[in-house]
Amino acid sequence: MQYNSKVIEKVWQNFWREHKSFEPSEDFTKEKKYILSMFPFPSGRLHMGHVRNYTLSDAFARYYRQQDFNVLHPIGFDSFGMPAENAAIKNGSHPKKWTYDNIDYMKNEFYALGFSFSKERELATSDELYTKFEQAFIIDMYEKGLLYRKKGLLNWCPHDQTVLANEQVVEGCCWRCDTPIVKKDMNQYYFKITQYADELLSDLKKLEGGWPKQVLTMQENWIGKSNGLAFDMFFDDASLLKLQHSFKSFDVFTTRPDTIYGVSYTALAPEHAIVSYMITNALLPEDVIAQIKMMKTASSIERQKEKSGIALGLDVLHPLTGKKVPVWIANFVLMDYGSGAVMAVPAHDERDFDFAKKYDLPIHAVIKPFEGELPIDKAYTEVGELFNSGEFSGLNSKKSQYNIIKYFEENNIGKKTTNYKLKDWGVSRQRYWGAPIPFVHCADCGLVMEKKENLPIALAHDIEITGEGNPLDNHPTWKHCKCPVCGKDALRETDTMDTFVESSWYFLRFCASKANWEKEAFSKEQIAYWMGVDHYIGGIEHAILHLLYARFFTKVFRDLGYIQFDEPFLKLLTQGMVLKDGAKMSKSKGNTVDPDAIIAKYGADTARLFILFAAPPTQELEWNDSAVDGAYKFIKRFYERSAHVESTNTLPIIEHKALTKEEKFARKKVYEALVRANDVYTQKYTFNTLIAGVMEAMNALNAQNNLDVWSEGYWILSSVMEPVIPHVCWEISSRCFSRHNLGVQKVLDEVFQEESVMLGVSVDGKRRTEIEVDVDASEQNIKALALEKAAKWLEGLEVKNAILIPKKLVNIVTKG
RNA sequence: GCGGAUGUGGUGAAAUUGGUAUACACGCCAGACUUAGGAUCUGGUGCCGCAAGGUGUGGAGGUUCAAGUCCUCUCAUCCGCACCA
Repeated sequence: MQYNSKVIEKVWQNFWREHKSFEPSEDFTKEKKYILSMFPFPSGRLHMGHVRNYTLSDAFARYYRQQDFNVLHPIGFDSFGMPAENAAIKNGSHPKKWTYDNIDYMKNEFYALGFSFSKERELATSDELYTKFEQAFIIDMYEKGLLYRKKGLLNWCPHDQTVLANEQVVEGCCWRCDTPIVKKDMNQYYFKITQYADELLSDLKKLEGGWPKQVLTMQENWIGKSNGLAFDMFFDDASLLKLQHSFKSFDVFTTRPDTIYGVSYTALAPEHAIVSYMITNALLPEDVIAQIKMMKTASSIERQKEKSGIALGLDVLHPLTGKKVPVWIANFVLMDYGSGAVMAVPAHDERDFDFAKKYDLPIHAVIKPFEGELPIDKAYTEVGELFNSGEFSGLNSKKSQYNIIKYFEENNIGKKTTNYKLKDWGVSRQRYWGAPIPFVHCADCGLVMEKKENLPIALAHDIEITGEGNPLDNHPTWKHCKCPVCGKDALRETDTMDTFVESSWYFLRFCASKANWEKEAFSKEQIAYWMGVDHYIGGIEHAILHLLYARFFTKVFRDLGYIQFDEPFLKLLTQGMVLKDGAKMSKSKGNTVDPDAIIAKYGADTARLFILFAAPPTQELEWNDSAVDGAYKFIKRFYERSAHVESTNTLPIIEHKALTKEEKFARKKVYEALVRANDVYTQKYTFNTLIAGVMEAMNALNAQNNLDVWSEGYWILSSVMEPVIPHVCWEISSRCFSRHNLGVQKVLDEVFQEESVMLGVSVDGKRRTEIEVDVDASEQNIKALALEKAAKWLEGLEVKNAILIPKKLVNIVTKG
C-alpha cells in the first residue's frame, strides 16, 4: 500500500465536485455555522499566506460539517483595484482580462488544495451584478445623508495618481506602493463614518472575547475619542483692525482645561482660514508668506522632524484673565483635528514647551506636584495641584477640569466637546478599475443620483490605459449621458469607488443563494439565518481598514433596514505571517515558497498539515523544508498503517478490561486526541497540539497489535484529522469504513479509568522519584509509600509535612 | 514617546492555567535491514559530570509546601500608533 498523493487527491477532489459536497443547504431549521476567510485580491497566484488563511477556515468548515451543522464556507475575489491597472500599463493587457484570467488560475489552486468552498456562491466584486447592488446601496446612503461631496485637502499618491483615505496612509506613505503622499486640494466623495464614531467605539465592547484584544485596541486608538473643552479666542482691537474685521475670533479645543491659566500663546495650523485670508489679502510680508507656503507643502514626514513657527503679529485675549496672548502659526498644529488651532501651555505640554523654548516664549506654570519640586527643564504633564489659577487655585488638577468646563458653560464662553481622530472616509478614486460612482453632474440640477433601474453603471471596456489621467474621463463617449432628473445632456461622474467598499459588504452577499442573485442583493431571511459570521479569519493587516469599514457598513445597512444586527463578525482569528529565513516571504527577497510546487512535490494534505502543525495560527509561521518533509512522512505512515485496519461499518466494540497495558494505553491516547480535537476546533484553535495528540495516539497504536484497537483508532483519528488532511482521510475512511466514521464521535469515559497512577515524589519541591499507587489508595498509604521511597533523600532531615496532589504528586516538606 | 505582544533545548514548539518543565515534530547520534540510501524500522538526545549528583524556562528579587505560570524591578526582540492639543 503505497501512498500516492496525486492519485488520492484527484479522486476525492473529483468526488466532492461531482457530489457538490460543500454547498450549504437551504434548510434554515438546521443549526448553522458561517465560516469566512478574508477573500483575496486576484494577484495571479496564491502565496503561502493565502494557503494558511484558507487551510484554517477549511478546517473549521469541515469540522462543523462533521458535527452536522449547515455550513456556509464561501469564497470570492476582491477583484477591483490598482494592480490590475498597473499590469495593464506595464503589459498592455486589459484589466478585465488580467483579472479574470488570474481568478481562473487561482480557482484551480483552491481546488488543488482541497478547500471546501461553496462553488455556487463564488463571486468577483468586479462582476457587473455585484456593482449593480453596490451602486444601489450607494444611492441609499446618499439619500440618508451618509455620502457627500466636498472640496478638501486630500492625501494624494503621486505614483498611483489617486487620492487615499487617512487609513490608507501608512507612516506618511501610500499603503500600496510606499510613495510619500502629498496634500492636494480636490473634490472628493466622503462616507460619513464619523456619524458612527461613537457607536463604532462603544460596540467594540460587544466584540470582547471574540476578537483579539490587540485589534480592539487598534480600532479604539484609531477612532481616538477625546473629551475636552472648546472655546473662542477673541482678537484684541489692534488685531481686529489688522484683519479688517473679517474675523473676530477663532475656536480652540483642549483636553486640558485645567491648564487654562497657563496659556502663554496660541497656535494656528498653516492651513487655517485666518492664515489663508492674511495671505490672500497680502496682510503679511512676502518672505513670511513664502515661509508659510513652504510649511504647507512639506510632506508630513518633514513636518514632523522639527517644530517651527511664525508670529502673526496678532493677539487674542485670554478668556478668563483678559490678558493679551500672541498668535503664532505652528507646523505641528494639524488642520484636520479639532479646529486647527490650539491654546499653548508650555509649562504643561511637551510640544508647547519645545516650541516656547525655540522661540523664547513665556512659560507660566499653574500646576505643581503634590510632593516635590516642579521641574524647570521640561513640561510637567502629571496630575497636581493648581496654583496661579484664580478661583480654581488649590484644586486637584484632574478634578478641576470639571469645574472649569462648568464655569465656561455657565458663562457661555465655551462648552464641553468630544473630538475624534477618525475622519470621514474619502471614497473616490481617480482610477479606472473600480466601481463607478453612480452620480451625474447636470448643469441645471447639479449633482444628482442615477436612477436605480439604470444600474449598473458599468465601466467602459474600450479604453486606453496609459497611466496618464483617468481613462473614463478620457473616453470619447462614456461620460456623456442624460440627466436622470431633467433629461438634458449631462456628464457622469468619472471617479470610481475605493475598493474597500466592495469588501465592506461581500460577507452579506454570500448569504444570498444563487437562485436569487439577479433579483436581489440578499434577502432578510437569508441574512437573519446566516449572519453573523461565526469565524472570520484573516491577516492582522486588516485590523483597522477593512474591519472598521465593514463594521461601519453593517451599522449603515442596519439603519437602512436591510439587516438587524450591529456587528458582522462574532469571532475573529488573525493569523500570523508566513516567514522564510526569519523574514516575510517576498519576491524582492527571493525567499518565497510556491504553493503549486509544494502540492506537486508532496500533495495538498502535506502542505495543509505542515501549516497547521508548525505553529499556532496567531503566531508567525517559519517555513522549514525538512519539517515539511516530516509532515509528508507522517501522512505516508498514517496511510500505510491503515493496512492494519479491518473493514467495518461500525465502531468496534471492545472489552476494555480484557486488554493489555499497551492496548489500553493506545485507546486512551486515541480518545485523548478526540477530546482535544473538540476543544481545539471549538475553543482554542491550537491545531498544532491537536496534531501532536494524533501523532501520540499513532505512536501508541503502533506499540500494540490488537486489530480492534487499530480499527477503533483509525475510525476516530481519520475523522478527527479529516478537517486537516481531508484527502487521505476520505481515502482511508472510504476504504475501511465506507465513510461511516465521518461524523460526530462519542467519547468513551471507560478508557480514562485506570487502576493505578504514577505519582511524582518531591522533597521540598524538588522532584526525586516516583511511585505507582492504586487510584483508590488512601492518602495515608500514599504518603507512607512516598516517605519510604524517598527515604534516601530524607536522611538527617525532619519531615514536617507531606502534601498530596491527587493523581499528580506528593511533596514532602522538611524545612521550617 | 504611547499602546500591545513575545522571550522555554541545536530548531519549530508543548505544559490540563500554581502541581513530575521540554509533549509532538525537525535536526543530530547509534543500531538494524539493504548492492545502495537524502527510503524504512528500532533506540538515544536540555546542559555540566565517568558517576552519585548538580543545574536549568532572557536577567535580578519576592510570594508559596510547590512558580515557565502570580507580584516587583530590569533587559532584549517584534508589531501597531505616533506632534490628535
